[in-house]
Formats: sequence, structure tokens, C-alpha cells
Amino acid sequence: MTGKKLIEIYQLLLDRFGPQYWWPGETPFEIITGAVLTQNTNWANVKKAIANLKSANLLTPQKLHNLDVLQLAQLIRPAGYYNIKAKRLKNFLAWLFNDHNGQLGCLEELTTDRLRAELLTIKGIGAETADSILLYAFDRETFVIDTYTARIAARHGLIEPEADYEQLQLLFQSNLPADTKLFNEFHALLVRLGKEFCKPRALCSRCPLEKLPHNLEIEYF
DNA sequence: GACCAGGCACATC
DNA sequence: GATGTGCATGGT
Repeated sequence: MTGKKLIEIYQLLLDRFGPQYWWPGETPFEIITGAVLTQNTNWANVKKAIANLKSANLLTPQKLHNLDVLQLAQLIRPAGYYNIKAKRLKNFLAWLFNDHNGQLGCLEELTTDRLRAELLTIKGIGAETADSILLYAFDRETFVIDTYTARIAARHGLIEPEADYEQLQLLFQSNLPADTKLFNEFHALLVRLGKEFCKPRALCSRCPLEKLPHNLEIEYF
């Protein structure tokens, strides 16, 4: 695997789909909230939950921190898993207020490694959610690995299908220039590709990357 | 009605 | 350490 090849894939996707303008969210806190709500969930459902929070004028760290967890759960219901996600948002806010004065701005002072490590201590924030927050809310040079990215990389023989999160992240981070704009757009484009062409139980048909060596031994992932 | 969606923690072996 | 399971709504 070479950086050149990944860049070629990126350029091909950008030519095909155009810029995706990620992350869809107006503020860092909206991005963080969306990152938790979208766990294993269609973004259309997340939008409804975020719209509920916005129309209730509650989409700030302070207001959600003060809100009863059961009320929060009801507001985010459309996003699914609403009880556990309400708790996860509360866990994030407890950390923010207990350890960082309730100020997202305080997090800017932390190194990326430190911030990532702290995010991962929060129950409900795993590797992908942490990296989404780092890249899209804090503009840190971290490549986000999601289900689509893993599936696409495996099917196109960019990596072994058993590769874990760290190996996948290393693939992208060690073969691309550390550029948040690039990481942002590339990941968004991979999700776009995944949604349209890389379904779990069907081989891609007319995949935009089909000129790449497609590993036909791997039927499903 | 089955399948899928921009995961994660926890139980069990 | 690997594998299985609960969490849940809403669109196709």
C-alpha cells in the first residue's frame, strides 16, 4: 500500500461525488452530540433528535448538563438506543464539567493524544466516536474509521479483512499527509461510497473503485 | 417483515 | 483474547 494509491482513491471519489461538507453541525457541541447519537444509527434519525434538542433550546453543554437524564432520553428518542445514549451524553458532560470547567474551549489546550485518551475513558465514547470528535469538532489530525471504511478497505484489498481499528487507522494515517481537511473529506467520501455502493450483503455493482483490485474471495463483510 | 443504519460496553466462554 | 448480546427508532 502506498500513499499514492490512497490519494488516487481520494481523488477518484472527490471527482465522482464532490465535497461532502462534513460534519453536518453548526457548533462543536452539536458535532459531539451527533457523534454519540449516530452510533450504529442512520443519520436521518439523528437529525430528528438534534432538531428536538434545538427546538427546545437545549443544545448547549450547560443546559444538557442540567437536564434530567430521563427528559434528555425522551428528546433524543428518534435516534434510537435513547436511554443508553442519554447516559452517554451525560457521561461526556460529567467529564467536561468535572475535569474541564464545563468549557469546550479548555480542551483546545490539550494535545491530541491526551484529549483522545481522556475521551476514551468516558463510558460510551469508543474509538470511532472519539476520533469523530477530535477531527470534526476539534480539527485534530485523526482519521476516523467506521464500518464503511473498514468494509471498503477490506473489499478492495487495502488491508486484511481481520484488521482492527488501530491497524485501519494506521493504514490511512501513515499513507496520507496529516491534513485535517483531507482526513475530513476522505472519510466523508468513504461513507458516501459505502452508503451507495458497499452494502453488507451485496457485492458492489458499478462501484466507482472497481478498477482497483477487488477481492472477490470476500463476499460479505 | 426483514434488513440496515456514520458503536459501545459488558457477559460469558 | 475472541465471540455473543442488548440497546431501539425509522426508512427501504
